[in-house]
Amino acid sequence: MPSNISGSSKSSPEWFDAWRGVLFAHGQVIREIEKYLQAEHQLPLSWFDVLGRLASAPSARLRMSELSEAALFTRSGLTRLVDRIGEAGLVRRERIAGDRRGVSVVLTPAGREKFEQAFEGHRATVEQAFSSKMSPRQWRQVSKALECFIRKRVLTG
Amino acid sequence: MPSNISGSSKSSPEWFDAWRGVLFAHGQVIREIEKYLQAEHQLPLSWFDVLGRLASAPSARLRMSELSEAALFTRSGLTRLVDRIGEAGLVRRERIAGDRRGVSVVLTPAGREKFEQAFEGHRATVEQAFSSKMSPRQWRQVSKALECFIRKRVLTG
DNA sequence: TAGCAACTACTGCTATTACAATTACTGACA
DNA sequence: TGTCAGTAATTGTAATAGCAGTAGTTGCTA
Repeated sequence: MPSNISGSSKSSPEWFDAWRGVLFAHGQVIREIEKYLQAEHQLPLSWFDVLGRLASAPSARLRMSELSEAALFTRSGLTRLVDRIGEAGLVRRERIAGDRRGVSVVLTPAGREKFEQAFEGHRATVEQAFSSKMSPRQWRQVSKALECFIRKRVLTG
Repeated sequence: MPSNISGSSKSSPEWFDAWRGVLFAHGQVIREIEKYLQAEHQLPLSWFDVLGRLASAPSARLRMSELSEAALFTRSGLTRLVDRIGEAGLVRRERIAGDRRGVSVVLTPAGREKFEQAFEGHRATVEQAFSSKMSPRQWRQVSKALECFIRKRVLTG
C-alpha cells in the first residue's frame, strides 16, 4: 500500500523493500489461491481457512474464540461465517460440557473431506505461484527470517 | 490459511514455511497499520492506499483502470471507493481530453496533505511492527528473495 | 460511414464484514 | 445467597465488497 510496489524504490529505506515484497507477494499469491479454490472447489478462502484450522486442531474442534484468534482474516463476523459453513454441512456446533457460554465448532466428515480434496490443489497453487519463483536457498532464507519475526512477535506482542 | 501457522511444521515441505511466514507477517503487520491509520488519522487502509498511489503518480493523477491495477486490494468497488474519498475532498474526478470514456482521479491538495501526515506514522508503524523484529541481514535477504519473485511474476504472469 | 467488437466506468443487487450493543453464563467475593 | 465484574458468543445495523449487467465511447473494417 505504499507509494510504489515493484517499482523504483528511490529514497525508501532498505527494510521498506522487504515489507513491500511481503505485501506484493502476499497479494499475488492470495489472489491465485482464491481463484483456484473458487473455481475448482467452490470454496471461499475464508471457508478453507476455517476448515484448515479445525482439521489440524486436536479432535478437529475449536471454540469460537480460539478459531477467531487463529484465523488470519475476518476475526469479526465469525459467528455468521460459521453459520454459513454449517449450513453447507461442513461443520457443526456443539455445546461444551461445563461451560454453557461457549460452543465448539467441530469438523464434520464432509468438512474434512472437502478440506482434503482442496488442500492438495492449494498446495500446488502455492508451489507454482510462489516457491517456484525462488531458489531453495531463497525460500530457506525467507522462512528463517520470518520465523524469527514470528517468534519475537508472539513473545512481545 | 494453511493448517498451522507459527506452529509445528511437521511434514510440510520447506517452501511452505516460507509462504506461511509471508502469510503470518502480512496479517500481523497489516492489522497494526490499519489500527494506526484509523486511530490517528481516521483513514481506512484502502483510502491510504489510493492516496499513496496517486501521490507517487506523475502529476498526481491516474485513470480508474490504472488505479485498479495498482491497488493491492479491492479491485472491484473502486468506483464507489473513489466516490467516498471524493466526498471527503481528498480526491477529485476529471474528464480526460480525447477519451470521453475514461476519467482521471486527481489528488487534491487536501488529499496530499492527509497522505503526507499519515505517511510518516505509517512508516514508523511498519518499522516497529516488522523490520525491528529482524536483523538488517535478514530483511536484506527477504527483500532480495521477494524482489526476485516479483520480477519473475511480472514477466511470466 | 455504418456496423461491430473492445474498452471504460458505472449501476443494481446481493453477500459479507465491521461495530456496537445484547444475551447468557461463570466465578469470585461480600 | 445475591451482586457484580468478566467472558463467550450472538444479534441488529450500517458500511463495504463482489459480481453481473449496462451505457456511453472508441477504433477498426468493410
